[in-house]
Amino acid sequence: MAKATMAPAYDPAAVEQRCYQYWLQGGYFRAGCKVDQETFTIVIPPPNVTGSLHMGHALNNTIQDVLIRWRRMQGYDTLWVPGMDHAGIATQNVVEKHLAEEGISSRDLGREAFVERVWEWKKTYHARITEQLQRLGVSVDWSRERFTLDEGCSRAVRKVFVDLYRRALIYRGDYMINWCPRCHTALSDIEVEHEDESSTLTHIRYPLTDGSGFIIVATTRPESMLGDTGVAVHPGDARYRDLVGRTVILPLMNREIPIVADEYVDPAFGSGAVKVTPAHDPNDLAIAERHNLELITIIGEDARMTKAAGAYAGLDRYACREKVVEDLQALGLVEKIEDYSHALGHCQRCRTVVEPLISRQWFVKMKPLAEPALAAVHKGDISFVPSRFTRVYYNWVENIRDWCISRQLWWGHRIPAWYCSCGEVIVDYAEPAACPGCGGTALEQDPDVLDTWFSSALWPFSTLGWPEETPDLKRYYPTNVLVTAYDIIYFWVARMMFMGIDFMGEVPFHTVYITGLVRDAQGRKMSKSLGNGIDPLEVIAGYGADTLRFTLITGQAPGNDQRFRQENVEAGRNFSNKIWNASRFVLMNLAAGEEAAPDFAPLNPDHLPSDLTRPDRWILHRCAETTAAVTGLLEAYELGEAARLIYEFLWSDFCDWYVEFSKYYLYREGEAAAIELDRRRTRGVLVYVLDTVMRLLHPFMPFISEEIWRHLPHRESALVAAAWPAAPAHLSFPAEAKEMALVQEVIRAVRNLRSQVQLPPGKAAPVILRAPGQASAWLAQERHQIAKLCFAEPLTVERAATKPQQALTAIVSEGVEVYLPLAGVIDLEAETARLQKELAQLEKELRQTEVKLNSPGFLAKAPAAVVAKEETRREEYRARQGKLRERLRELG
RNA sequence: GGGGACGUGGCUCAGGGGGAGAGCGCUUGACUCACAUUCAAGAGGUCGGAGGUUCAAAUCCUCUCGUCCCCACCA
Repeated sequence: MAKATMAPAYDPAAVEQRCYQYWLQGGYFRAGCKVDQETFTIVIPPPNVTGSLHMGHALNNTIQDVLIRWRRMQGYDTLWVPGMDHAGIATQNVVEKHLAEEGISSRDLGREAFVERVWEWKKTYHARITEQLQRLGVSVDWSRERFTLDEGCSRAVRKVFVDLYRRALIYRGDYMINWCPRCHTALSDIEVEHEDESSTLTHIRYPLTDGSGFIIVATTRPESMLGDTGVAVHPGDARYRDLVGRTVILPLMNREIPIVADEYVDPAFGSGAVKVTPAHDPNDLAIAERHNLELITIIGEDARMTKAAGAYAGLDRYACREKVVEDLQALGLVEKIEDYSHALGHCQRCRTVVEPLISRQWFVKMKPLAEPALAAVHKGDISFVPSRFTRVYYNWVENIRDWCISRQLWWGHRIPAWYCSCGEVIVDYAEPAACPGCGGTALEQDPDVLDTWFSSALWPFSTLGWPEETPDLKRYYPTNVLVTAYDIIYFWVARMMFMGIDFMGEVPFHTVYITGLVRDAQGRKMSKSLGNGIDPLEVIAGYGADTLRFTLITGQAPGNDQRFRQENVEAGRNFSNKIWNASRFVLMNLAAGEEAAPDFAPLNPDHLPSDLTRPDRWILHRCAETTAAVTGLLEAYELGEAARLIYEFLWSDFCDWYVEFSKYYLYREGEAAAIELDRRRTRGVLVYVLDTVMRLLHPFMPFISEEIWRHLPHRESALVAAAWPAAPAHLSFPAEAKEMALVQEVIRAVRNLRSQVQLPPGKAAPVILRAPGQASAWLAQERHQIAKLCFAEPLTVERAATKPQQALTAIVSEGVEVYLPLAGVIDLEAETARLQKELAQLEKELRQTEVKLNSPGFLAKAPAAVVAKEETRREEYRARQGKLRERLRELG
């Protein structure tokens, strides 16, 4: 399996497709193979079959994949259920638009033929989305894939509908609903999006019937006056007290309508009198119900005026508005027209202004379903990450209203209700043979379909086989975590909770991880109409799936929006390149010859070699530290932070330092047996660390890590199924970590001094280190590393080395003095100035520390560890101060 | 009218009670045997403003200014 040579650059395109097939063929994504293990389950938020996946999907699925891959490596029996949503209204709209381009109207086509066409569409986009998901690398269990409109899900929908109906939680009736005149269907409240629009407030004079004057009403919808059946004023409004109970003649219609008093009216707004149009405004309807006012429907489902609008019948609502105002003006009944801005409801899918209409629809009674779901969150059975979304959820659920679920569409779950000519309504799981009332067989099924979110609400259990008591349902419900963006908490998350708790008796998931939205580089929402969307597939094609995944994950903080920027993608690409080359370095050094297979096992952490060097112990320490931190961050759903830690460890610690340290042992010359020992040990550490990093990295960047893994010498067959690393306590070497920190500090100091005089790297220069006590021993032991990494030749490390006069100086930790003796090259004045500046800065910090340590409050109340740290800092500063002063004296 | 988020180096953003970080950009130097998709050194911020809590505030609280989002049937 392992190969010695790796291409000089990582080519994602060559690796990814093959790698995904390798995982599929190995059956690694399939759940149920670890029957004795705890389960970890996620159901995918089913993408709509309307089109292709966007960046939000890429983020969302990457997060889920990270969690699933991580838990799988931890040994859980993981199940990630894939599937898609039929997306009723959205898909119907898209297909209709598509057909319209061919000159075909869905009405001409007829229901059956149209639905057939939508299934064809579904087939195409199902394949496309599947391809996209696979390209992204999702480790879903394809054998369990579901579709909201498949047989099982449909059975679940019917079961829930019928059962809720029988419990009187689903009812049918004539109520005011939101109607989209373009989609020609009812909508639920949350499918209506309110947007402020500039409009006008028209003040109209309604003549009193007795001819004694006018009452003025203000409206944003003058055309609706044609359906007015009353005028309302506030009962306490002195201006109108005498008018209550009298009548006005409705202009244009010449209908006599009453003036009523109602608390709803705000006397401070407009004229303080409201025209009442009960059939076209929910508030007016409420007023009408309180005062027994008539309902007159003057706007139809096509947003045109009905016959009841008399002379205006047939006019579009906006054309009618103009005409009504014109006619009123001609009659001298318009008092004034003011500019006015107010919120108008728009159809979520087509942006058309919705029309409130009274219509016969099906509804779900929500309160009884919502209460247990509210309690579940209060009790902590479900928690939101980040927790602030709990309040968003409460806010909606506490004020929940009944849900209009019927849609006048063709694409979706047909409502399981049949009507008999005798008036009987039959709601049942399957089509009834005959009417139980009259025995008639001429039954007609309700032509409407259900809101697409009705089936989505059942997703966590319908996908596991419900209503059958399947083994999957028993084993994997409830699921562990739901990952979704904040924009569908109401549409989906809350409703899943309602249905899950009600029908399963248990919450559908324990954690709801809320993501933000992926925006464009300017912070705008990515949208088709703006044309600013970035296709995830294009990024994958250009940079690889791992780069896309890493970019999205690191750009993300739970619940916060992120901007998708090209620069970040490039940073991700660079990281991929770094990973690849670090691995190449390790692999190249394992092989005995160019084509030979590597024969070095990684170091066994349970049997550490006794000759581990200080750099070895340091990198093992950092590796264990990183492993523990990454695991902790994943447990806290801090995926972005976890990925950043891996990045930092791999790039800064491993590549920038350890790989450089390792070169000394790999390439040094000397006695053969000793060299062989050095090399063997170093290779062991290199492989161990690389191996561990690949495991840590795998959930985030599965392709490149799997590909590198393929080249590593190991026994486990595939990284996807390898064990998540532990951070054993015996790999903790805090002392060596501290000692190496000093070595690094010294190297940095020398490099800094060299750059002061623009010494090019590679050009050797002498370095003298004066170090007290133990520090001197550590540095002496690492002299080869220091010499190599800062081109020190010769390097002197002594407790009391002779101080050179002509030298650049740096004072670092532990009282270590660093000298770069360069007789003749140094501008002593500049050097003195530089040191003085440094001293001034140091003394400033020293004073701050001393102020703290002189404060009785600090000494009495701060934790001992903090005080001790501050004391150490003071000693450190004082030591440096002394040495700097001394050096300045020497320089004169 | 409610609710929430954000305001941190030039840009985009992490972080979050004990002397601030990253990526990109910028300056300087290097084609050093894994990588120029790189390496090394550096400049750059009183963490929006005011007050409070605390021994200690960028971090918690209150107010304030500014940006944005969600919910809401004032015509």
